[in-house]
Parts: sequence; structure tokens; C-alpha cells
Amino acid sequence: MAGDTGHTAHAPFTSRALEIIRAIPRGKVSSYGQVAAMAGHPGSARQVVRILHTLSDSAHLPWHRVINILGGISLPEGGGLELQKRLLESEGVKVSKDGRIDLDRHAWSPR
DNA sequence: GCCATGGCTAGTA
DNA sequence: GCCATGGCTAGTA
Repeated sequence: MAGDTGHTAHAPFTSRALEIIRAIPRGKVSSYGQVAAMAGHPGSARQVVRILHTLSDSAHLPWHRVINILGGISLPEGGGLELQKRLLESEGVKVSKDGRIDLDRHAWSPR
């Protein structure tokens, strides 16, 4: 297609959300709502969920760095929870026994 | 129609 | 717990 950059074409919000997710550094986490707000659509957290769900495999995303606003992992047991926890811990993010991440310590606040 | 949310409320302790 | 929210996409015509 004309103008194709070599990347899959995405809608503007999706492209921005993808960039933001890719920018989350190791050892830090963000929330669905934070990514949505940074992409210019506060309140569209569920859209970020959908993006992660459908594009994590193909888009080279650090998907495990996105958690819910409570500091918890939203993936279900047997459906990725364990993997996400393991990936986070491998980057130095401690996940407590009740599945919580210390946001004071690990929340990403870009500058 | 999808989706791995988030914010608010009722109802308990 | 409940349920309103919302940009996008698959799939049909």
C-alpha cells in the first residue's frame, strides 16, 4: 500500500497506545487507564485491554508491564497470570503473596 | 460485539 | 459487586 511504513497500519489511538506501552521501562509498570490517558483518551482503558489482547503476540510489546490500577494482575489464573508474574519478577518487580505490586515503588511516571 | 477496566455504591463490621 | 464506558475490528452485504 502507498505510504506503508513497513509496520502494520493501526488507528491513531492504537498507534499511540502501542508506542506508550513500548516505552514502559523494565522494572516499571503502568495501568490500562494510564496508557489510555497518555494516548489522549482518558476513560478508554478497555480499549487498551483490547489492544493488548489482540496485538501482544504480533506487536513486540512488553505487555506484562501493564496491570490494573489497584496494582494487581488482571489476567486469570491459568490464563497468563503466572507468566506475567514471572516476567515482572524477572525484571525486579516484586509481586506480593496476594498478587499485588507496590505502586509507590514501581509505577511508571514518564517525564 | 469485544475486552486482561475502573469507579462508585451498598451493605457489613 | 455492579454496570457504564469506548475505540476499534471482524465479518457481512
